[in-house]
Amino acid sequence: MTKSRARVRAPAASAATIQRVADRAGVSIATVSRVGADPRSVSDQLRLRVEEAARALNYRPSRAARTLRGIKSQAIGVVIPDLENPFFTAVVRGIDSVLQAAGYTLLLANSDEDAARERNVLETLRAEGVAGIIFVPINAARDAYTEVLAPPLHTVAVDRSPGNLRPDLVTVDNVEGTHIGVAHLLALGHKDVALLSGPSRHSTAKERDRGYEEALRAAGLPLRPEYIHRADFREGGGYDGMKALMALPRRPSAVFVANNLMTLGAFRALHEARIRIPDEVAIVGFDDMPWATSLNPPLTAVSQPSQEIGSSSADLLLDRIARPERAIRHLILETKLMVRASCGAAHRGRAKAGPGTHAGQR
Amino acid sequence: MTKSRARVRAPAASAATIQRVADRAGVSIATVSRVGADPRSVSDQLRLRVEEAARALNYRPSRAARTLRGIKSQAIGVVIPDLENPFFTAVVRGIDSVLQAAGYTLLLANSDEDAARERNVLETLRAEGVAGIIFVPINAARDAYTEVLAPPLHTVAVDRSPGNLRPDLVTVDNVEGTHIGVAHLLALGHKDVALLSGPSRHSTAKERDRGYEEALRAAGLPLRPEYIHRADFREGGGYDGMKALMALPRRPSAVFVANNLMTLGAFRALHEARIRIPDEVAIVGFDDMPWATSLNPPLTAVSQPSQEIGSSSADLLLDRIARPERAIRHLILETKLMVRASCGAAHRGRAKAGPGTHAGQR
DNA sequence: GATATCCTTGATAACGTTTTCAGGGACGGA
DNA sequence: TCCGTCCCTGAAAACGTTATCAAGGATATC
Repeated sequence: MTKSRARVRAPAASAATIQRVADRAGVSIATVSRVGADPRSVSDQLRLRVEEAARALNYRPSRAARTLRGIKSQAIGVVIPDLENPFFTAVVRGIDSVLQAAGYTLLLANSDEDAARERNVLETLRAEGVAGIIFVPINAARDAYTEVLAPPLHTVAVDRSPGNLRPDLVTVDNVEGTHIGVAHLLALGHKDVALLSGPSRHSTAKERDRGYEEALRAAGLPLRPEYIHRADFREGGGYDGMKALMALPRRPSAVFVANNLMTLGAFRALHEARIRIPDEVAIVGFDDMPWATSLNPPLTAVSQPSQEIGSSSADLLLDRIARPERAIRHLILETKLMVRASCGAAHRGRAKAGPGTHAGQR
Repeated sequence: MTKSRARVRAPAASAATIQRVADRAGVSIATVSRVGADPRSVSDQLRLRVEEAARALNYRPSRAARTLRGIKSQAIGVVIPDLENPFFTAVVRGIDSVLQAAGYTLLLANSDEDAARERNVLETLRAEGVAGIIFVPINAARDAYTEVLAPPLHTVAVDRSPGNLRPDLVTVDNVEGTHIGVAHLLALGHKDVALLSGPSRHSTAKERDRGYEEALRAAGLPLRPEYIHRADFREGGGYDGMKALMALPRRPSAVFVANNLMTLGAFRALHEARIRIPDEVAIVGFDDMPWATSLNPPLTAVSQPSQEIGSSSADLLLDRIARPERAIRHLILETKLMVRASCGAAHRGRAKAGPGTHAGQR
């Protein structure tokens, strides 16, 4: 399969170079470069000639050549594991807002919860010469990131803590958030509360497990292993998981679903089976979504400050780029419980909010 | 075995270069390069030494230098106007699936429905040296894209047709889709059907307007200007728009909402005002979403084949990269009406589907 | 009027690759 | 033993920039 035609250089569409501009303007390439860098440093006459030539040729300096000369790109790479998860896109919006204001451009890539793909996109981003990377780690192997994210590159992790690497990190208090959500169900009188959780390799899943266990223990209730169902944090997983839970001999009267997509799947399973929410099963989900009030019934959810998670991580990255020697920071943000109808607390209406935000050094 | 120490190179964090690897392995840079390109062309002894050195130094060739030498990047840029719109993210997933299979990496950027930002991200992507671009045009000025997307770069437009440029294009049959949706409401006996539409600068909004008008005309119904409300294709726009429509002296008995996010907003407005769907107002939306069945009530929607839109556009781009001289193509995909409860057609259940797909040359 | 200073410009060396070209050693055949 | 091949290797050019350096003319100072 031969393909390159190399030889016959078409004079047509090839991109304009600094040399071509210089020729057309009748000056040296140095002068052209100067016009781009500091226009006042060249005489009006030549400057005008150069500008006109550049415009005529639609010239734009080769990024590759500039990178080679050591000029840093104004792009920041962001990697998330699922583009169709509204939580992650909200985080990206938060990142974008501060990057935009700082004059950076955001380049987004999708790791698709797949270690090999993650490695690939990180590699691409680094190769592309971005000024820094914000990513939601897939975790995986112990030495997963040591090479790809090696030092000249600045990195911030979001939402989950990466296996071995210890970069700046922004997460949410998952234990606390889950604890409050489950405790809310217990306070409503439920004794048989199940947990629809995620893959145990994710730190978030493990922490939410812990919040569930703590809440049960605090209420003096037994932990029933069959009440913990593990799925994949996706819509299909929630669907299957809820079906499995509903098929249990001792069917739970309430379920805490550990992630937004799975909550949607769980709803679908329940609607299909015509099981009424919250009368037959009460539901509380982790992670709120904009249309939660339009669901049937409106969803009670532990809300994460997704935009703020994003903007904070961007702040952290920008700060690290500016001052690489700073100590590593771990920022932990608080969640809020949004009480609506799916938990069975018939319209108390107001949200029960945790306090603001606190940061800690690890 | 003495090895030249050349210069006292700072052992610090700076990235490894081919020269450093060559020094460490005691070979020339040409040999190092060859090991990367065609390992069999160098003797086992040297190859092993080079590989060892490269590994030890965590060496990876500078993408910038390779680009300068004319090696094409394996990245494709994709630009969408709203990262939080599930339709666009589904399109991206479709694109990703074929790009992934073809060995490309996808770099995503968000234009945020803003012409200046769009220009900026397109500029960045082009500068970054991507092999091609797939984008959802913001449109705007007449000569918007002529410079940024100039010839050496291959381009495919999706969903909307760009102002002046005529690249390969993948859209949906918006006129037909809207026509069918509105006709469905009319067939259910509604006489006062309003349209919640988008900004008229978008070709999609204009086409959906046309579908609405055609359906009304075909039924011999009058066009009431006050029944066409124009918003911004976002959740807030749908919310405000629906409130405005409900405040009309002659309140419509049905509303066709021209976009998914606005449908969500419309639902929210209706729920807040405790207006019952479909009893008081019937709703049909353009663009389906995965959780449409979990909404209250389940949403009747004109479904676009979003993933296929994405995969087709990626196919088009790959094909154009391979054969730049092909004629420009415009691919038009068909929509399907998914009948659920929000239109008031009490659970007929089955979908009324249009035929497959057809492509045409323009 | 001579010397010092300033300003504008061009030539050129890097930056890190890939690729072409040529050199040299090993090996085979005569 | 000598010559022709073949294989492996290194030197060097090129890619498009930016930054440094030096040159030259104009202007200022005495």
